[in-house]
Amino acid sequence: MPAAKTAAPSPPDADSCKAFGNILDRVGDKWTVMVIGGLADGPMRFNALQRLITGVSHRMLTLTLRGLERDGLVKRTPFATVPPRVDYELTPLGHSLRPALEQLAAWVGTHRAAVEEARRAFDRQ
Amino acid sequence: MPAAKTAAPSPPDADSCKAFGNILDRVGDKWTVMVIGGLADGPMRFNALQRLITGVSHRMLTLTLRGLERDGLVKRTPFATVPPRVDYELTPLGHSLRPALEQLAAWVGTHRAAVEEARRAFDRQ
DNA sequence: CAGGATCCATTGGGATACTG
DNA sequence: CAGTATCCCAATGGATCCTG
Repeated sequence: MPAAKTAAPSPPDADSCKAFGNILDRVGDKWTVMVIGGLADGPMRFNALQRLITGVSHRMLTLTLRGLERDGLVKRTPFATVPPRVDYELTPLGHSLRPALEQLAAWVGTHRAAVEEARRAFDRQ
Repeated sequence: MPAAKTAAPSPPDADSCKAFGNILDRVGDKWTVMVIGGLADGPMRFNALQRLITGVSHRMLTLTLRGLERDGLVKRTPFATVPPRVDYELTPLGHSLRPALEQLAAWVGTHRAAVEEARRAFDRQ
């Protein structure tokens, strides 16, 4: 997704398009959505998240959380105990994203069957 | 986030989680979002779309449109003219997805600066 | 013009092992 | 427990050439 170096053509959105895709790549990422969903109701520890999110690997969860932290959507709080413990929670910015994601989730819930049916129909021929 | 509601580790979401991620992978994909945005106001031809969506390659646009067609979100209409012409347009199902995507787009518009600032702050240390 | 098909570099992401 | 590092294969996606 390293966006194009396309010479700047005229359209006014050439560059907002890039910025847009940039943010969207983070925000629309599968694990990102899952993590934000998981943190919706409050802080969670790393392992709790991993157990909650079926199928995420240790590595991917780490990377996803790093990305979210970098983007200011998630706050990381390490405790100096032993064994170590780290809590993750949504920042206000992270919370502000929830309605949009929930609407998306609702759409999937409502139309998932239709999509799956369309796929079957399409594949049948 | 299968159940996105409660952090309660309810067991039975292993598989809805997968289905969910499945649809989300299509729907949250960068080019998919762009294409739906491009088709929001009516049918468009292949090349028009490619010109509109900065940075998409011929191949990726083809694949994205195929995927959307398969999922029943986009309707493909070939004309038997020469040179050939193909129109793409959103189906009702495709249109039903717009509000959700527009809300996401609105979020990006509103918070893009904040995210970029967060990134700079994070990278600075 | 639309869209296969092929080639190929790059990346993503799982598995595993190690550290504080 | 949380996080890092390494290995390594599979998928991704751009470039290019070919067809109706």
